[in-house]
Amino acid sequence: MSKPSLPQGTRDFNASVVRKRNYIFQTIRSVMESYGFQPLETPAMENLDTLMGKYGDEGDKLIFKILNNGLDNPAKQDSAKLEFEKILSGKNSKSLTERALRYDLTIPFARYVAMNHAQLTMPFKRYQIQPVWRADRPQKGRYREFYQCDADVVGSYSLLNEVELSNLYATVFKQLGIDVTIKMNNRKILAALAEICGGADKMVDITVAIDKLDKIGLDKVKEELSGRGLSDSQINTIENYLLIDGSNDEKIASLKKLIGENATGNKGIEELEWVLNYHQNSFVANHLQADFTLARGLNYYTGIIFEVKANNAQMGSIGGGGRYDDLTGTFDVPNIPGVGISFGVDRIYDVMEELQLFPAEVQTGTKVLFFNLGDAESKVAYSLMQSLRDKGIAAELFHENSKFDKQFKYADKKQIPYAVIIGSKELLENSVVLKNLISGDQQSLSNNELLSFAF
RNA sequence: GAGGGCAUAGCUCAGUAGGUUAGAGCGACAGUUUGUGGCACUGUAGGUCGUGGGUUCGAGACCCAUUGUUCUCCCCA
Repeated sequence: MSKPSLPQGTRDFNASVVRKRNYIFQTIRSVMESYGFQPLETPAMENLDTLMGKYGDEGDKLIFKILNNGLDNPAKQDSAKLEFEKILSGKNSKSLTERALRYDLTIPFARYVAMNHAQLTMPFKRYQIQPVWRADRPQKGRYREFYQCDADVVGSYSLLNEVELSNLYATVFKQLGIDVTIKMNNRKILAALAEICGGADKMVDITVAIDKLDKIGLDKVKEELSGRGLSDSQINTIENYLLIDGSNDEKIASLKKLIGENATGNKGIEELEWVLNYHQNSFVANHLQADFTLARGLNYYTGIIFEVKANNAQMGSIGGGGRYDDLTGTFDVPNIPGVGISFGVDRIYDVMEELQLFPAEVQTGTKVLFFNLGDAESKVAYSLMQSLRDKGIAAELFHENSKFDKQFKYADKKQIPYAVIIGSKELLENSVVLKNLISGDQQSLSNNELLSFAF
């Protein structure tokens, strides 16, 4: 047996990391629950048919496929070989791979809604926190297995959903202690820009280019637009659009001038203003920023789009989302619109680590270590320990009668803050020595006093 | 899908122009006379230098291949 190792792009999480991650998950979960979202979990694997063709050509390649079982059945060997030829020529073969690992949470959710829409109470609000898998080449901050954390409302056109979701973002990050800017734009505004610049068919080219603005800068975006066949005057219009600056009100005023009479554009602006105004007297308003350079790569968005950035950290977006018209059309259930957001848990973790935002109490595991100083002594210790455990206090009894030295070192390494020492003397007196391992102070307590001690 | 870097003890790494028995720190374990830890000191264990070829009198070092890993681009979270 060679050295054990992890599959590429996967990670083990040790106790300390799991505790911190759970802190993030629990914060998000509790806020989502308080907004009336319901949990949903779907299987790690889906039928390949469910996933193929939903993520574009690039995405399809990154789906982890699962090899069918039983291919070594001698009766099937000839057909298996034949089918394998298909795979080699880039096609899929249902008789070789019928299933695949979940690539994101949105398509499984859409599949779920398509299967159950008749039973669901609309609007249906669900949240989902589960791992997804991609056969991507891993690099910094990108893994083959990672968690997504989504909340969606489907079956409603109301902008109140956008208001709630932006509020949800602001609440979660406030609770986590991360100062954020929630950027908002509207795909209708981008659509209007495309119409003004010579045609709705240019919409995808324009949004893909604009989406890169942060990364590559204005000049490169102009180059890219030119490469995609836009004229100088069209690019000039887009440049003017991208340069719009100022407060939210000032930006909207400038945009209105640029958009003019365009109906789609004005609808987009109106929606944006509606959401912004709704938050007017709330703490959310301080975090909301109209940002017309926000595009989002995904093309299924049709209305308001979001992206969240941490203000005090060098980090890309830590959340994003938006409105889409037709979640389940691909599963032959039309007319179910929705709006959703997602949290980038790994990045949130990195930001919180960088800014040291994890509360210290997230780390504590065992609170009390009972020393083991012999059979009779440890029996008393064991029963006292169980009483503490019943009260919800995490406690351990050292596994064998060892020297003090060893038992102290164990407590030290596990960062256990209290030691309870019961030796022959204490055994006779029905008492214990309780030692605070951080301060070094110790006191003698009766057994009953120990049980009512405030750890 | 395209292109770089790295691979030596459990971990982090050093190994100078190829030259005897491959090193350090941390960690682990044991001890410094068994009821008070973190420190310090002493000692012990642990490596066929990722794998397979090649060059050479001689390879951890140079060349080729292979596997793993990491980073960048594409794309995305």
